[in-house]
Amino acid sequence: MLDLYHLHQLIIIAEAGTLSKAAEILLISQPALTRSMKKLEDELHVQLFDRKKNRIILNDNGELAVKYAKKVLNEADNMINNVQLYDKSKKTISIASCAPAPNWALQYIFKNKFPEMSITEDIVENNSQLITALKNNLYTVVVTNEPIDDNDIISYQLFKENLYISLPPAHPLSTLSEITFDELDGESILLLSKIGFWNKICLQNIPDSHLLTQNDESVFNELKHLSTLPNFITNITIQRNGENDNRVHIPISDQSAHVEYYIAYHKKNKKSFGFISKDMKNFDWKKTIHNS
Amino acid sequence: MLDLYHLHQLIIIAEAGTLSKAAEILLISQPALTRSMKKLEDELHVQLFDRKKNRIILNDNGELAVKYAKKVLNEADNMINNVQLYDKSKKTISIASCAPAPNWALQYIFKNKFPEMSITEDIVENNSQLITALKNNLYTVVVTNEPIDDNDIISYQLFKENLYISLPPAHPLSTLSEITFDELDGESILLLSKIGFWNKICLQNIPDSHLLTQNDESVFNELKHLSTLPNFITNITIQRNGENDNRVHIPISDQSAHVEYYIAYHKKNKKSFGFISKDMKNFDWKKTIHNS
DNA sequence: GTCGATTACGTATTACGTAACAATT
DNA sequence: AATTGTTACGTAATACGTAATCGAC
Repeated sequence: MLDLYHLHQLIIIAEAGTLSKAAEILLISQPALTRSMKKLEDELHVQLFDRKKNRIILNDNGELAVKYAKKVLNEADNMINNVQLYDKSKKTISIASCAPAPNWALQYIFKNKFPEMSITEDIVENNSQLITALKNNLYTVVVTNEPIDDNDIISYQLFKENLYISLPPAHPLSTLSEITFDELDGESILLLSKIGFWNKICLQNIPDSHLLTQNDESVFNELKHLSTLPNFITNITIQRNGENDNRVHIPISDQSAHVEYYIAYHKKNKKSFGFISKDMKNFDWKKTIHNS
Repeated sequence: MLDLYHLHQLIIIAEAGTLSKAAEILLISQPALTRSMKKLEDELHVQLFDRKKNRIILNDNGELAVKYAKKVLNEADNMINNVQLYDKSKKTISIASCAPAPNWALQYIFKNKFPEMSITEDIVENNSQLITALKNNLYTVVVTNEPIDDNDIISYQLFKENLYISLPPAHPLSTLSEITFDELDGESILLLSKIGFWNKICLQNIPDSHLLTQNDESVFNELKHLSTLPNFITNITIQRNGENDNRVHIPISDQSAHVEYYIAYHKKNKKSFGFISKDMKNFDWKKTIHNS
């Protein structure tokens, strides 16, 4: 039976040109390589090299064998990767959501319910991308901002999120009881990155605003306190991070500032994940803050 | 690095159901199998079995691994076969012809010109099959009964073959100086099998004849002498086997009883095979009889 | 003289089978 | 009691590196 290591050695020899160089690369001695290739030729019953006194050159058979060897090793790699991936997928809950808030909740909920599982989270803006990824088992659970109608998938509402603008009391707009995107457009606004579909909402509704995007959440929170720049908050982030006495929160009245999140997962997971809707009732968002 | 033998063992275990049965099939001890599978799991960093005290069962990972193992072993088999095939093809001249006579000649000619090569011969009735097979390098040289017009292929006439009927002098038709298929139709005729396109000629032109087909050429030749049955011969077989004093040879006058053979091979072989046309001139067919 | 490949040889690793054991049916 | 899988252990196969050899540049 072929030895995959011999095939690997063959490929390295083809690349290196000589046995000695290949042996250096492979961290073995030249004699060992000589013997390996003899063995391989024995196994195949085919001469792979033209041997001169102190030179060994791949012949036509050898060139062909190299091509096939790569295919075989590829297939073997493939096996390892896919089996490992499959194994890992069974030990991992992978979440993806169109916005960060659902991830905060689900991360916390799953971590407590399935402490032995590892949990990954992604943000994917597009709802249909989320669904196809769910169907392809790239994610265990996804969260969209519209209900999903699909025979294989369970989808129900998790919670609502409403957008506010947070302003310093001295800001000219701070006296309003509610506000529209149109009224905000043009303001410089502090923004957190990786906010999923909210990003598109901003670009569409306040195209003339200068958006100061910040990657790091803790830096973002510091800037919020230290600067007088307006920034977006929601009913969720207020519960999560608490109120800020130096700020005024003004609800945004546009339709697109009000979102409903829908969780979606395969029906086969109904029993395992059915508890989520109950856990989301009166959910304590403060728990979702990571203390680092 | 994976061990292909371990993959093979895994597959056998999946088929056999238990380690002990698999060990019997593989002609090794159970402990050896236990260790092999432990190694394989180590290599993959993945559990492949659910282990109970005296029972070992493939888990989901294992089932998946079996599928991939089959793919890997297939690829390895593929490598062996194709490399061996390629090697052999370089040491073999494979001939195919629409009738046996050209094979007799080419077999002899190649054997003398390239004594180190091994030579195979086939009979393929259909001309276009012959050409596609030649183009796919399944054959080195083919012989058709019509000239081939193709840019990559050299094709020229080798020789002609004319059909005769061989009759005992007492036969009612034996006085004719020439004869047609129509006149022959209905006669019982002794026939050699594996005669290529001649077979179709017979079926089309003497559909009412009873054809007594004989596989073995030497048996056929004996029957020819011992029986009084008519049998077909040609200008070639007469030269090859000599005349038979007890028989009358009457040429068949139909157009389809006269054939011209055309050899065809790749242009890249022009230099190696150019000599053939010369060798075929005044070819001594007696040489082509195999003395067994 | 240096470099590259092979051969010879002693050693270290590895892989195997037997035997003993544990647990299930 | 018979079957199945694992562990322990001594042995046999093997694969390796070092050293020596032979040619080529």
